[in-house]
Amino acid sequence: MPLTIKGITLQQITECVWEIAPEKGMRVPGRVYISPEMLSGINGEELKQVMNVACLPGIVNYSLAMPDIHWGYGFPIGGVAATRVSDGVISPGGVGYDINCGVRLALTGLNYTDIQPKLEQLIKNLYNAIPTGVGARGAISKLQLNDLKKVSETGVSWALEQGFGTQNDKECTEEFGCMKEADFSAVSQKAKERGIDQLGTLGSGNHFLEIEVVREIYDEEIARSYGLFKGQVVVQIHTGSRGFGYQICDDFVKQLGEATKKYKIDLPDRQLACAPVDSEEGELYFRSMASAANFAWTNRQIIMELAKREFLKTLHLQQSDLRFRLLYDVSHNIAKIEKHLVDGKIESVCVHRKGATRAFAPGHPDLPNMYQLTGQPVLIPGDMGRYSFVCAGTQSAMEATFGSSCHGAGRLMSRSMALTAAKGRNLIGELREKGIIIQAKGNDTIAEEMPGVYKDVASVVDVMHRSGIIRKVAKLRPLGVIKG
DNA sequence: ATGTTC
Repeated sequence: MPLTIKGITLQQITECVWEIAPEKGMRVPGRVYISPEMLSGINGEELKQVMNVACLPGIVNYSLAMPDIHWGYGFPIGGVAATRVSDGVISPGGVGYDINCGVRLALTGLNYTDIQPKLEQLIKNLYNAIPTGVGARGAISKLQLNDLKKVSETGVSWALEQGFGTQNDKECTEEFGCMKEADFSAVSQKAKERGIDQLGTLGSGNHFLEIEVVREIYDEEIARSYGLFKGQVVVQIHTGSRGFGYQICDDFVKQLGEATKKYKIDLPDRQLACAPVDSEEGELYFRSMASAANFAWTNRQIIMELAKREFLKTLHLQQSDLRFRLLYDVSHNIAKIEKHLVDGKIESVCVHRKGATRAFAPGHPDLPNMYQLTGQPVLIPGDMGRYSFVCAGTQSAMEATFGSSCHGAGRLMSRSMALTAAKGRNLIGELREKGIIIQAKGNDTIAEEMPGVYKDVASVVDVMHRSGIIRKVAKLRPLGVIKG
């Protein structure tokens, strides 16, 4: 039975896949991955954005949305769109303001009972070691402009040269921690000024560092291969490219607005500002975006290394006892040139993932050897009071979603609604009763990010799992949180 | 998300 939301008709394809037929300028159908129950939370604005994206020149297969879809700048968050490199466009709105906002998960050899007595001290020390909040700066000694250039052009390799991490960290980072297309000379002076003292800082909003425990294993075989076991202490880091990436997005939203006119691209929404992938403007954006992506991977790398050092110091452990190791680092906001099947042919496309995670299948040539048999680890954070998930990419994802999955819970309540709902409540105390210790710069941030403002990430992940896009591997429960 | 409206 078709369903209509605000005049938009959705045809049910399978249990959790809904299609919007092409109309008024749409070049491809829209496809939304969502359960019938979750459709009640959809208001139509985000579906309109799925339809708008379907109008972009060169878009192939479908304009896709994951179950954590919600309204965003131009493109919906939770959106995936691929455009042909030969005659398609690239759009900053398809990546978002926090370029390469993403997540990494580091494993330890510890059981949660090993750290329980020192958890509070550990959180305190992590909070002191890692600058948090809007405008946070100065995690490491001041960078010279030439260092920032190396960060943005070589990514994680720069951090390794500085003694921040191991070769395994690079192996276990999407794109091996560096998009080679990055070009520092394409980045504005203003972005460079904002970025130069922000490396190794967490930022604000939904960004966090959490100490977590592996609570449940769903797939024993993949979990074993990933090195996950029940009761294990792990560290999850969620942050992005800070003011550096924000400024680059801001610069190019304006510049590509001009390019849209120059190339006479007809768009249903100005926020979809774009340029042909192979134009000078499109290429400048891509090279700048790649610079911000490399900054973000390096940022997470440095924060992880700072965290590792605090673990060693606070717990008085040797590296051989801590056995700290990066499982994987994924991007949630990025555009990549990849090869995918389009109309029965392998084609080079620009995959925009905005609030979506790459989820490559076993055997994909871009994965490191250690994940060739299992598929890529897909990291999906939930909220600070409940849980997060580790999943694995599948062949179905390659065929249906350009190798992509959901990226998180998705908001239920706006920031202002959250502040009202939190009035008079002792959120720190409520979390403590659940055994979760939080240290944050501002109480407002805790309120804006409290568990109830997010959907249950388990229901989001289940849609992807039931659709065969990813396989659930493990559930993680927070023990301690640091935030901006 | 963001020197949270150059």
